[in-house]
Amino acid sequence: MMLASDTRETAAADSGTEDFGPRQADVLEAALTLLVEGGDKGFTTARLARAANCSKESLYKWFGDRSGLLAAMVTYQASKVRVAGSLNARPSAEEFKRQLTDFAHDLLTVLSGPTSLALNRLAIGEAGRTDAQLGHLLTERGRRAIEERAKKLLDTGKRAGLIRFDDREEAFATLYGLIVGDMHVRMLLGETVPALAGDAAISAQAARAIGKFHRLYAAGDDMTTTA
Amino acid sequence: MMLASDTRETAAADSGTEDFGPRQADVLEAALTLLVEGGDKGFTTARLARAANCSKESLYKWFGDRSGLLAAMVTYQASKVRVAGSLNARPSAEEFKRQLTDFAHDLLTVLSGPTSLALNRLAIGEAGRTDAQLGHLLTERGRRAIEERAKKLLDTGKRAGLIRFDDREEAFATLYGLIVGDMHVRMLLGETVPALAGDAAISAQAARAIGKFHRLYAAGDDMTTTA
DNA sequence: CCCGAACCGTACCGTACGGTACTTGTTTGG
DNA sequence: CCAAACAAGTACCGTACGGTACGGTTCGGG
Repeated sequence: MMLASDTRETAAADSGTEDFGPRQADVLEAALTLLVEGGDKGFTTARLARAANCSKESLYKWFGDRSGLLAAMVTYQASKVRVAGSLNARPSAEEFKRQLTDFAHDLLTVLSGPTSLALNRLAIGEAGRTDAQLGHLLTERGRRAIEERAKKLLDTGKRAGLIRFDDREEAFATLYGLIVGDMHVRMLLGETVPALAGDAAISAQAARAIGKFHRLYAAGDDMTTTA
Repeated sequence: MMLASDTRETAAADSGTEDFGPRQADVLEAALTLLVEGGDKGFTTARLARAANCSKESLYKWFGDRSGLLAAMVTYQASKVRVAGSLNARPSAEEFKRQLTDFAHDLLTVLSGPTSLALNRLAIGEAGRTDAQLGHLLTERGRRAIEERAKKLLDTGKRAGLIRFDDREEAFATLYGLIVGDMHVRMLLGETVPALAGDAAISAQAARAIGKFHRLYAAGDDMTTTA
């Protein structure tokens, strides 16, 4: 129910950052819960009003519109998953690999989370019409953070002489592809992916992916250490 | 719900053999067109009836239900993309690489096609509720073919001594991840992915992915050719 | 003590959808 | 040539949604 009222000041990162009073946060929390267990079909203003103990009129006063409400849900959820990886400017090889593996683990955990899946389903469903305003918002708010973290990680590895690449974009794309593969789409389609069932499986998948990435991008020739 | 036991005497109940008389095929074609340019929002029985010059009653008689109609659309579309790669039992290294690249090219072309995107969006939107019957159908009808072709390809390469792997599933997953990455989800979200804009870009992406795959799975030690 | 703002609960409106029923051609086979 | 089947077109029904309006209630400030 309540995550203790956020005393966040200076949350300003780049753009947007409306901080949603505590009442609105509660409503958005209820909205996400409703969306997770009902899909966009089960998510309606009347139901949300009942679930959040507020009136529909207030919903429209606060968020203006249904799409405004959805947008608010996206930014609200994105503001919750702000993760910060501990960075070491000059990591050892093992340390770096560990950081990469942690990144992969976090990425898989986030992507397989029910809230992420529900929001992505919603945005994808809406992407057919209205030119994907919500999809853009989702990629902007959700993916950007991940991409930033990964690229910082890659730069660190390159500076430390541990990995080698020319195109950082391409390296990131490869890393992402190796970690996630088609599992994201399969989960979005409702399948249960065995490689992501439980934390142990996720860790195994992360380790496998990072092993391959290392064999592709390692600066040295220690690629014989494959499991 | 029920598949009606009505006058339908064709035994196409279970799997495969979707013959769909020519009239039904036309209707399904119109349905796909409508879905592509309207999304699931713009796709309604009344609109389809008007677009296909048929009556709603006929729609319900032929497909039983809205979900039945959607399922028919999926299987119909799947029956159209039946691709057959020319297989060579004992290809040379270059020939094999070419086959892999062709596969990657075809995969990217199919995934970025508007019909595929629309159907995937539909199934994903429906996956929130109703336990993803349509999603399963889509993976079964659509992905299976691709997976079969790829695995046959991998086996061929292994038999020819060109690539080496223990787990075929894992090798396929890696191949898929290297080719597609997160571009599928991004397209589903409505983004325009530059790496897939036009056939030349797709070919370049395919070649890049297969290059990496080869560096990971080549049987020889020619992996020193890193760029 | 009162006033006004905020807000909950509910009722309401227009619309649009899925699904059904009926009427009117049009085919088809005996 | 006729009757039975089939299908187009339309009208219709129940429902459910997005969005709005209204009465009652709380709460903080003057």
